[in-house]
Amino acid sequence: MPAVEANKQNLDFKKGQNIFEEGSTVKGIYFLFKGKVKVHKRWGQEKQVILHFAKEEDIVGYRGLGSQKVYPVSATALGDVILCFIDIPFFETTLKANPQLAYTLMQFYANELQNAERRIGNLVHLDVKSRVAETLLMLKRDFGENGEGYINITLTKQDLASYAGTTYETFFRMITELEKEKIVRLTGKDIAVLKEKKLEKLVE
Amino acid sequence: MPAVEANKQNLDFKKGQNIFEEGSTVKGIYFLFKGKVKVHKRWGQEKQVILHFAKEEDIVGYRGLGSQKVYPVSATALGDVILCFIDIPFFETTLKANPQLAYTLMQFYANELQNAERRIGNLVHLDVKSRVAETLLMLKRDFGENGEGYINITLTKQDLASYAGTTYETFFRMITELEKEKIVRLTGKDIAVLKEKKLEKLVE
DNA sequence: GCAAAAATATGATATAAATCATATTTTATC
DNA sequence: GATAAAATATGATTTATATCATATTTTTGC
Repeated sequence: MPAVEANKQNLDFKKGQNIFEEGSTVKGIYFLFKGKVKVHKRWGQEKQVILHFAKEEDIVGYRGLGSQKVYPVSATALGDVILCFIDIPFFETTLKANPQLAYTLMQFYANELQNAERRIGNLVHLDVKSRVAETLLMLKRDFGENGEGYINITLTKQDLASYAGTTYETFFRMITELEKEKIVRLTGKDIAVLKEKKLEKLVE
Repeated sequence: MPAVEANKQNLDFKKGQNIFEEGSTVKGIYFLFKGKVKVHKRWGQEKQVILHFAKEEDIVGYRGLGSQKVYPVSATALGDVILCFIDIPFFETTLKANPQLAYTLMQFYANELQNAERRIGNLVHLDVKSRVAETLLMLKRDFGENGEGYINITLTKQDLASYAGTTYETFFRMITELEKEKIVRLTGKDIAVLKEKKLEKLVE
């Protein structure tokens, strides 16, 4: 945090704006002060996968810190966003001056790798309905819910589908089923998880 | 490497033996001196996904270095294996004494995360035949080929299928197709890539 | 506030790949 | 070296999910 303070260089983005683009050169990482961001990867011309939804106090851009300094993903603002840019030299210096931070960061990457590989397993072994369940549980866990029980993030069904690894149509059918079974409630773009246990059972 | 030398504590494993088990407590990481290892994750009772094939001079066990000190995967020897165990306290000390190493390790994790997330995209958007192609290209790249052009690793079709994220039967059909198209040659468990370009085209 | 674009909704159809079934061959074990 | 177990091989059947098609509603930009 002191590092972030010292290197304040705030940036503003509006809904839909691109924060960084897959394939472009990595110049640093971003600390998200305000708003939500989707991190996604293109496949061919029109297909994509959403890999992560980031919220306040999250870091974005760390996927680009591999040996090749090229972003493997894009980041797009889901609403108005304020973030702080930290360039690589500064980040590297901070990290080298602070071995404890470096070790914590390594643990963070190890956790991310575990998550990604758990998702690989889910894609291989779970059906779409279960992956929809998994998606909703993740969103509830990461973003929490408001007073009325709705998850604190507004996403299009297309984005939800792109995270679950399916098409819009199939996602829609599955979440409609969950609604009929009174496991979730849908009000426009808002989603409330009514029976978390049942979602967990789907995922196993 | 000096760290590894200093902490020599060699371990031997025979084919099929478990090096560490998913769910058990992480006590350190392993440096692979000799042999090949598969890193895999269980799904339910009988299903699994293979996440990585490690070879000489690779590290295994680093997936367990997250905040929760529990292995998210198992590692199994694919033949006779010799490895060196490095316990966490020693590893942590070395890392904190050596900021350059810590930064390199971070890059290593970032690369691994990129790989894992590329695989997520492949599972969502590529058909099985293309994923089989991707699997063969990865094996050729990581393990190289011998004088006769065969890839330097011997795996069962079931293990190959578990890496490609499909069933044995479908894997078999797909690799048989590739053989009929003279893109690969199969001789028992040995696989030779005859037309790398064609495999690459399948993956895009 | 209006036109255009994007998102939602849902039915019909096609198809890739899993599952099931079973025979044969190879490998491992006592 | 015999017997059990694992791996290979392949056909038939089922099923989940993508694709296509189209109408409606909501959101966005000027």
